[in-house]
Order: sequence, then structure tokens, then C-alpha cells
Amino acid sequence: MNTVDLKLTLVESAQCFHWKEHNGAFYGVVNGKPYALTQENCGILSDYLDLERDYSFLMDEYGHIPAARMAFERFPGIRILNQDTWETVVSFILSANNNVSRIRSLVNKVCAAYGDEYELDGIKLYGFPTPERLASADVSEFGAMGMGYRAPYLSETARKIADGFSLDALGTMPYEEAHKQLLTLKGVGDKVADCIQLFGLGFDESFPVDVWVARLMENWFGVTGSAKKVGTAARAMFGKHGGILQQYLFHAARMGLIDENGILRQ
DNA sequence: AGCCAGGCTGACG
DNA sequence: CGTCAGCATGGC
Repeated sequence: MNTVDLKLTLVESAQCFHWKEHNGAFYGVVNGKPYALTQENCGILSDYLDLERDYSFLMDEYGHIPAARMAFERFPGIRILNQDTWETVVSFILSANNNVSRIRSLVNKVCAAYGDEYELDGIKLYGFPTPERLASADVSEFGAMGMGYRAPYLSETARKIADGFSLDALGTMPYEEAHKQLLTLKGVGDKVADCIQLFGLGFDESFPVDVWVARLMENWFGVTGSAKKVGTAARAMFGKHGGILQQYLFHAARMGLIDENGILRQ
């Protein structure tokens, strides 16, 4: 598991929603610069793609778990992205009770409407808009994009961050404290906070529990209860790299490696 | 047509 | 503290 799979990591694993594939390359904007990534040149985004870390430690830590071993062997190219924190805040507020294709659509509408425009290889790309830019937008514009009841959540949180709430400060806090701080943002509950922490703040122990993960935790590990309770149990079970494991299990479950009775499909 | 989606908020106990 | 109804939208 030493080679990143760009399609899996940037698109299919649903941790990021703005990358687009055009004849074999993946186009997106990171830190205000447009990129066309391929397996050959992706080292230029080594930190973003977490390429410095050898993921074979996952098999050492979790390989004794059948579902984990299956997921590692089936999808060895998944990496956890080091995304901009603000981008994960917006993306996962929009993810609440929503499906991946529609989250992708909403994120791309936000970038096209408020982000800076770039062009690379004749393809138009849009950067992620700043908190200030979204804070100055009218909430009715968000509603018109199809955000539904998430529109006022995003609007209020953008204003709070533009007004001085520091996302950067969260990265140096312990997991529990950063989590508690994130819960003060409108539209951010336990699950969304865990996604922000895992994908946008580097907390590898953070274990987001969505409907897919809740099902697999019950079916594969016998853990039931509220999402908060399951998340706490999972962090105790899986430890400091549980979030990375979660991403593999999440993808395996979404790809149908579970039958109608909840049994792991080999 | 009807169920579902990387859940959250506010009310209530 | 935990539970739970209500919720906008559109993919499938």
C-alpha cells in the first residue's frame, strides 16, 4: 500500500469534492494554485496527498481484523488528504444528510460562484472561496443553489469565522478540545466535526460515524447505539490511526462489499 | 413514486 | 446528560 491511487483518493473516497478527471489527469486548485495531477507528477503535492507516510503500518496495526484486511487489499491506494481546514468545514456542513453526488454538485457551485477562476490545459478551474467571501454573500443565494436547510448554517458559520474564530488554533489542541470548539459552529455536529478533524486538521484518531459507518460498525463489529456513542467506542477500539482505518472501511462498505444481511463479502 | 443520503438543530425529559 | 421529530433537496 505504498502507492497513492489518485482516483480513489481525490474522487471516489468522498473526502474531497472538487477534483475533476480529464483524460487521465486530475484537475483541481490547492492553496491558490491549479494542478493537473498524474501518477508521475503528483509528488509536487506530497504533503497534501500524504505521500511521505508509508501506509503499510495499517496492515501491522489492523491486519488481524478481517474487514480491515479486506479493505486494505482491495483499495490499497487510499490516502488521507491534508486539506485546507476551511474547505472541510464548508464541504462537510453541506454533506449533512446528503448524498455524495449532490455534495459534489453543491461544492462546485460554491467554488464557481465565489472562488477565483483559473485555466489549465484549456480547462476552467475554481479555487475555494474565503470565509470573508462567503460571509458577504446573502443566504438567499445559498438557498438558490439548492443547499436547503444547510444554507443558513453555512452563512452563519462563514460569518463567525470571518469575524475571528480561529480554525488554525484547533490544530494544536488535543482531540477533545478541538472537537468541542468545532461543535460551536452552526451546522457542525459530532460527525461533521470528526470529518473536519480527520481531513482538515490532521487528527488521525478522529472516527466519523455516518450512516455507512454506523451500519458496518454494527454488522462487522457488533457496536450499536447513537453515532456519538459508536464514535467513542471506535476511538477506544482502534486508537490513534482509527480515522484512517475508518476511511478504508467506509469506502469498502459504500462499494458494496457487504451483502443484504450485513455480512462481509469476500 | 418513494426511499435514501459522509446529520444537525431545537425542544423536551 | 440523552432522545427524537422535523427537515430541503435531488439522485437513483
